Order: sequence, then structure tokens, then C-alpha cells
Amino acid sequence: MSQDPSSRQPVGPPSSDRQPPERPSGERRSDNTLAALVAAEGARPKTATEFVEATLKKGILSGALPAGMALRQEDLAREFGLSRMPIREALRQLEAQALIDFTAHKGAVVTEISLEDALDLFAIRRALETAAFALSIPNLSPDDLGRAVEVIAEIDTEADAGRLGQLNRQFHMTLYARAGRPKLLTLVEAQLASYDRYLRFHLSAEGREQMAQDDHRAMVEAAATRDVAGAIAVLERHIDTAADALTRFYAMRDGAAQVE
Amino acid sequence: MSQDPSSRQPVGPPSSDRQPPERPSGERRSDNTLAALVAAEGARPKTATEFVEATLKKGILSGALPAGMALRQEDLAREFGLSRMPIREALRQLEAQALIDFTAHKGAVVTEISLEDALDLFAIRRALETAAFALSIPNLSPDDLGRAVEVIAEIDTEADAGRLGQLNRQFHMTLYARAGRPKLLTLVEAQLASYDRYLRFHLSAEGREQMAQDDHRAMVEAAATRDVAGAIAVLERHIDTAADALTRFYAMRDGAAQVE
DNA sequence: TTTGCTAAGATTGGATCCAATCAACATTGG
DNA sequence: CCAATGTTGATTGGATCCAATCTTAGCAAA
Repeated sequence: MSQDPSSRQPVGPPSSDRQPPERPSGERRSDNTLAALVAAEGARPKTATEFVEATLKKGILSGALPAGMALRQEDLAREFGLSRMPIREALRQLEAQALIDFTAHKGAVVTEISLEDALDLFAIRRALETAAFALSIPNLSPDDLGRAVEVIAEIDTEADAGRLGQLNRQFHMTLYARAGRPKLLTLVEAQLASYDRYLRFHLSAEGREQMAQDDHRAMVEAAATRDVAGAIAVLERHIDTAADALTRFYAMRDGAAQVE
Repeated sequence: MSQDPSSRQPVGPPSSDRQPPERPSGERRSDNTLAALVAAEGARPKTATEFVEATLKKGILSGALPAGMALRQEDLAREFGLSRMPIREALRQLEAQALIDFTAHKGAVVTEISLEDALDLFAIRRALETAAFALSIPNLSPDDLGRAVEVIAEIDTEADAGRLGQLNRQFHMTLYARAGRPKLLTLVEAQLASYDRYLRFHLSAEGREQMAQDDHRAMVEAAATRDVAGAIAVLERHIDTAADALTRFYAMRDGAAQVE
């Protein structure tokens, strides 16, 4: 990281002395929600590009950067206190992860989320997670199951909706972790992360009962007794239920008011 | 595309007047196999970055850029007739696709292929492709099945081992195409593309009978009669057989001679 | 008023330059 | 003679500058 503290801000948490209530040049599309994100990012990776990528990724998955938002390189560079170059490289990686849409001379936009994409994602999750769960169950230790139970409890007490997605991801990954297939697990985690955006969208309107904690408990129960078929059945039902609920939610929303 | 034909080569197929039998400065790590690839790439995308990405991707999947090969930015830039910048951005995207390993100040290396990764990949393929196939079968038209049969025939007559992987991918995708889940299909195709590297590795040592054309025919047959369960069973066996064969191949190779 | 064209501004793509990091080699002290 | 250390070359990370393209506002003609 070739950061020169004399001429530029350090790449870490820049203590938010960016530009307090001052708008640089008229409007600001990718506005100050970014500034909070930049300040929040605690541990900084080795390179500025990685830092930008991690920050933007977290922002998109957490919903701080909403779908459809334009990401102007110049603005981002100013807010991060960097040049446009690390921004561009980070955007490239986010594009390969399908988190943003990149058009040739038009720029980057946070990928839209639609019901079709959500159903697509549920199909992928169903296929991948049942496979991972089946492979993992025989190798799960009592310790693993204990951690899963703890996460269930955390979900019940967690107030921040933003952290619920993270905890949900953590719960599922704990149960899959012993599958012994690193690439499969990486894929599963990526899909679960994508799912965060839909989950938040849904949770913000409906209650936290959408988390289906009963299913979570049933999954741990079945895993504890090494009942692979039963556990898979619960997981499939869990995902199908979520898909149905989200479908109903979209139908209701679109039926009630034509939002754009 | 800000190509200036007077000072630089056009970005398309540069008619291979790069540097014929002349080595620029001593050695060349990412050597002239690249030159052929650059010249071969027919249609050129809009930007240089996309061109570089597509070319490198094809090179890696086709085996022209073998696993473990270091990709020096400077060398690539010279061979493509571009600056290092589009190279860097292309490498970023390839890294997000797990085709190369990127280390902070060390550079990019074509991802190694190992038996463990292959088994990982087989597990992923089994999960995703069975799901896609099941969704697609009810919607397959006679036309689709006809195309699948044609591809089977092509595989029988194709001599070039490099194209076999592509045809194999095409066959499978034809059967999955009506799943109606774009993101799922994109994922499946990406995994099949990754599989190309292992398939080639295997085919180069054993014969083309590794393609298991009987399984392919059985898959079309089951799909034609809308026998979803039967088709899935064949596909699972197909993938498991390939996994077992590759495992035996690795065991034999490692047992016979300790190749590095 | 509307439609088509033109030109200026905004924004991204690409090139070149400089700084930071890493690896290998030489050097010196034990 | 070996190990720790300084030094130099190679290579990547980041910044700045220029070129190409897209968008939009303005204007003219139908």
C-alpha cells in the first residue's frame, strides 16, 4: 500500500474527518452513507483495492448501498481518500461477483434484486446446501452442534436487523462446515451472502418470525441424531418456505401499490 | 476503446506481427503461446480489458496457459500490445472467478488443479446439474433433444481434444437450458468450464472413451420420456463415474512415478 | 411544438510515471 | 564456515494525465 500520510489520508478508518456537512460540487450520487462505511471498517487489508472491495461489498450486502445506486468512480475515490485506480479494480471484482452491473462507458450500478433472481437463488441454495449438509452431518462434533444452538439463541436476542442476516449465515455455515469440500463451502457462503439482501428486504417489512427458528432447531436436532434424510428434508422445507413467503410478499406489495 | 492505431496495434486480432522469433529481453515467462491466443481471438469486445479477460480465460480453460504458470503483467502487456492497466483489471476479474491466484505484491499464477479440487468440483456439479436437469426436463422440446443427439455425434467424430471439452459442455447445457433459472445456469456453465481443465488433463492420458457416451445417450433417452428420476440417476452415475475414474488416474500416476 | 442535429460537459477507459514491497544476492560479524 | 543483515533489481500497487465515449442541453428546421 503506497499510502503517503502527508498528502493523503491513511487507508484505514480515516476518523471521518472527510468533509462534514459540505457538498463538494452540487449533487452527490453515492453520498455520505459511504463515509460511515469507510469509517466503520475496522481492520484494513493489505492493499487499498482490497479495502475498497471489502467495504463496498459489505455496503451492498448490508443494504447501505441500495439496489440501483450508481457508483461514480470519482465520488468513491474522494470519499475513500484514494485515486480512482483502486476503486476501478475493486469494482471489477465486484462485477465478477455479480454484485454490481458494469457497462462499458456508463459506469457501475448496484445490481437490482427481483423476485425472479430470488427464486433463482433459492434453487441454487437448495441444491448446494442440501449437498453440503449431507456431507457435513456425519462429521459434526458435539462442539459444532453446541455452537449452532448458541447462534440460534443469538438470533432470538439480536435486535439489529442488519446483523440477523450475518447470524443466519453463520448458523447455516456452522452446520455445513464439516463437509470437507472447501470450494463447495465457498460457493455456499457466497450464495448465502447474496441472500442477505433479500432477507433484509423481507425482514424490514415483515417481522423476525420470517427467520423460521423452528426449522433451525429441527435441523440441529436431526443432525445430532445423524438423521441425514430427515435433516435434508427439513432444510428443503426451510428453503421452500422462505421462497414461498418471499413470493407472497412480492405479490402483496405489487398488488397493493404499484411501486415504480 | 482508446486505441491509437498510429502508436499501438489495434486491439483486435493483431495479425501476429508482434515479435516473430525474437525474445525481447532475455527470458520470457508467459511466452509465445500467448501470441497465438491473441491472434486467434476473432471477435473483439468493446474494451481492451474485456478482450484480455476473454483471451486469458480461454487460454487457461483450454490448457494453453498451464496451471502454475506465472502471469507477469509487463510481459502480458507487451504481448497484447497494451499497457499494464487493462491487464490488471482483467486479472482482477479472473481472480474473482478463481482461475488465477493473486497475491499482494507477488503477482498472478494460474490456479493449480489437484484431485481434491476435482472432487470438490464433482460434488458441486452433482448438486447443481441434477437440480438444473430436473427443472429443465419437463420443458425440453424435440428440437432440444435433437440438438443434444447431434452434439453426441460430434463428440464421436471430433478429433481435437481441445474441442471435446467444449462439446461436452455444450451437450450438458443443451439438456439444462430449459430450467428457466438464468443464474443457476450461469453457475452450472461456470463449473462445467472449470471442469474442462480436468477433463483435458484426463483425456490427454487416457482415451476419449472417458467421455462416457453411453451415459450421454441414456440421459437424452430418459429426458425424452420425461423420466426425471431416471435421468437424474443417470446423471449422478455419470458424474460419480467420472470422479472415480479421475481418482484412479491420479492414484496410478502418483503411484507409478513421483511427478514432482 | 416536436424532432433532429450539434456541441459542450461529464464520466469512464487506457497510458505513463512514481512509490512500496518482495526476493535474491552479497557482505560482514560471530 | 554460517547466520544475520544490508543492498539492489524486479515486480506490483497507486496516482496522475490524456483519449474516447456517452449524455444532455441547446438550437434550428419542419
